[in-house]
Amino acid sequence: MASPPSNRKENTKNRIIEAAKALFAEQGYLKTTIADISRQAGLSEAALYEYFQGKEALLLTIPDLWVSELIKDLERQLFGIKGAENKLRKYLWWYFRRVEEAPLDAKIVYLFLKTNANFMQTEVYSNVKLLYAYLLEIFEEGKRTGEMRPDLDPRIARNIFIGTMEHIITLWLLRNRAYSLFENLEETFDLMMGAFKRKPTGPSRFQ
Amino acid sequence: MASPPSNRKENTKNRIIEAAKALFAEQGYLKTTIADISRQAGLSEAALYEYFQGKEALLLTIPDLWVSELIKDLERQLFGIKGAENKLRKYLWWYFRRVEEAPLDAKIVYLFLKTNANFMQTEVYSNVKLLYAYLLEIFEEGKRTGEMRPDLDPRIARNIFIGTMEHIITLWLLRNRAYSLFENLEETFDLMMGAFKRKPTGPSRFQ
DNA sequence: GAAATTTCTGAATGTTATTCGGAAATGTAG
DNA sequence: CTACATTTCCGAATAACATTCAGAAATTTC
Repeated sequence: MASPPSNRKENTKNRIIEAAKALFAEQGYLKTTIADISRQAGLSEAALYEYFQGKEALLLTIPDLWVSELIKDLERQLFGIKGAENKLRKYLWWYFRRVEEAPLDAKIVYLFLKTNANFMQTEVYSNVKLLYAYLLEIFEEGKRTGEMRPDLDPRIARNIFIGTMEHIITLWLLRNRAYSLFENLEETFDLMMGAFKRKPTGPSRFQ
Repeated sequence: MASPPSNRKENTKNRIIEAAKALFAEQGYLKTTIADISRQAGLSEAALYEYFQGKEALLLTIPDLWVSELIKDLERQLFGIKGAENKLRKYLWWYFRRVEEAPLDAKIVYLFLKTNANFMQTEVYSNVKLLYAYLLEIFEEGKRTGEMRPDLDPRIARNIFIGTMEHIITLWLLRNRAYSLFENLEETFDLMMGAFKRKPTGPSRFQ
């Protein structure tokens, strides 16, 4: 019963998800009908309800899968990287690359999810929190090792970091990804780091 | 015909807007029905269509009014303030205060608007752009006067500034405004400014 | 106070999401 | 291969909405 998740079933489910993802991302949640999705997936509207509880559950499934995957990947990516700044850099480049590779998922997460009245209660949200909690740890490490300013508040630094990230991504999505997400990324990163890093006490001053 | 916008009509229109604002902000756009809105406003569903083309037009009217008002106020607020840092500080505090005063409008702008497939084509969007264009000018002024780093890219600085602002506001809205928006604002501002401002060349170095 | 205009309403209409009853397809066991 | 059980599917209801329509009530105009 639980063991072999019959390939047939899995396949159909995936077809539905892919169809929904494309349509939601293209026309928005409201303008996409169940009829649209089931037609694109090649089955009847009624059949779709064998796989998902309803339209909203279907919407939530998409980012749920994506973010779960991200969580699994994140630790692996950061493993073995030394230093808070290097970790932050890796985090940013890694995340942007994942967004560029899965723009439909990103669009649903960034443009449609927050709309949802009970977004805060979803599985997705708690996974997003995990993704962001990692940043807190990195800033704390940076303070401990002296790489970051001793008076840095990790939550504030995280707000700046995430806020900037999300803003760049949202703009890019709203503008239909007409340019590369990585444009000016180096400069943006350096500018933020300038705020976080400990000021090098010039060799001669203060001693 | 165009001159006296009969008070009766204006009043009803406002009642509808207030009802819609409260309901959208509380239950979200999807779960709010025209029946809900018209009941709360004290008229029939059909009558509502005398005032608005439809549900979506009604949604867009709300931020449209709010953002237009902000635009009108912004210049007045910044008038007479000297220096880029002082202007940025005023901008941030002014904007947060306006958000705190009109959290329902803010919620609609931040959580429901971007969902809209043709948000980019709306009046609201071009007004939001105006609001943000102001920041560019301020950063440019800062560079000219030497208050900001000479190598600062104003668009990047603006991304960081707006991204941080929007992130703090969005979190606050999603958490039902359970705390003050101004918590840690001073520290956040200072941290960002640290990135933007020109490094003070210590009195003795370089001469 | 009658005619014109504005503002309103109850009853259609049309679109969608969702459910229901059972048919077709697939799998299982003898 | 055949009978039976299970899975997967569909066409036809049902129900919840947004929106429109035809005309009634209220208000304004002259």
